[in-house]
Amino acid sequence: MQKRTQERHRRSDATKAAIVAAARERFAADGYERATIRAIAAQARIDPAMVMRYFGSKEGLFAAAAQFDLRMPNLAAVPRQRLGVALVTHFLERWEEDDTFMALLRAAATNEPAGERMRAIFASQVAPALAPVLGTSANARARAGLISSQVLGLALTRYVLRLPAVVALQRKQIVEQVGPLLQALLVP
Amino acid sequence: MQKRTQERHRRSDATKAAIVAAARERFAADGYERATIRAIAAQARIDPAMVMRYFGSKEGLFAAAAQFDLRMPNLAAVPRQRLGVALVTHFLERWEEDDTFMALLRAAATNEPAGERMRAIFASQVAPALAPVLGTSANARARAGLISSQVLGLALTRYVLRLPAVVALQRKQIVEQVGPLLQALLVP
DNA sequence: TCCGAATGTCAACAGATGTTGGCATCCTAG
DNA sequence: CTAGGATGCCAACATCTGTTGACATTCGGA
Repeated sequence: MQKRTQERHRRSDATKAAIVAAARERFAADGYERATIRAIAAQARIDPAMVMRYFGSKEGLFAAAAQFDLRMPNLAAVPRQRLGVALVTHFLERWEEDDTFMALLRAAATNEPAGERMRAIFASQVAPALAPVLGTSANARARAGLISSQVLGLALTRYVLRLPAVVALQRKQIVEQVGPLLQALLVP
Repeated sequence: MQKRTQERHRRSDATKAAIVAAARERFAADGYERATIRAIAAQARIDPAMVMRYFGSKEGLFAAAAQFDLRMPNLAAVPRQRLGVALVTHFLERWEEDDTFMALLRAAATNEPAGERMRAIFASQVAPALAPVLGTSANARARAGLISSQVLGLALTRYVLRLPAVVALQRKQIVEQVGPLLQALLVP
């Protein structure tokens, strides 16, 4: 057996993972303040004190649970004509894979650290990925912002507010309709 | 002097108004759960018990404070070419007039009754206003949904998440860039 | 096998929150 | 002028929240 200090599976890793998974679900469903540590612990079938031991505080737990990688594709490798469609498709898929993003979005509406995390994701993941396409023109930043606005509006109305008219849309419909709009912002 | 029962100003009307105004500010800034009755009462310079007397409960207060009329213009009277621009302009103005809408949006992310209210506004104000333009075609509902998605995305990123790239935009820039996108959804 | 660390449970605390009832004060109708 | 309702404040309640510390149990290396 290997030494612990050299990255062997600890038994607590499973517990931590269970807590994080439960946290994501609760945060995604209830938002930051209504997702209580007790509820999260109950769903993970452990004691609330464990959460404190492993994550220090509720905010620490959220920080761990809200780590999210958008896995932005390399847009330079996408045919110019299909950039818009590719973008919407990617976001829809990535969001529905797990509920980390929904947890982040719901929490960001009322919790400042969560909002900060959201802004960080824009700055460190979205903007750099769009840069090769938007170039360094004066309004590149503006267009990147509007693309995010568009895309987050979709997430908000479909998964958070659940506007029936948006929920009813098929994925294909969204791609067909929103794709060209993003395209117009990407390649004017 | 007139009888009270026949709609003369009661002294409590001023108090109620002060409470509602303070409630809107707190709900807009903090969301539903973090906006406490005590904080609202303190801002209105009255006792928390007054809130209960006049609005019954926190949810009752929110229901009163979150009443919002988008004052949608008659789009049939707008030149076809300018529909998109007219829409963005109207929303931007209406949002920034008072913070009722921000209170609603923030709260709707984590509070179910607030979400329901949001859906009701879509159904009773947005959809009917768009109907004369979108007609009754099969995908009219879909396009109405996507218009809302677009517009709410703007409100979310600019006022709630405060993405720097979106906050930095001038009103004119937004109108010029988003107007044509809405136009494409309104008159394909 | 045995000891110390890791893991987990339990009970409790302090503070905040929505809410309630009692009591003082003000205004106004009769 | 005066009684009764409207208006307001105060103190308290039950509950929930994040958080803490003490204690039990389990595990792994010597």
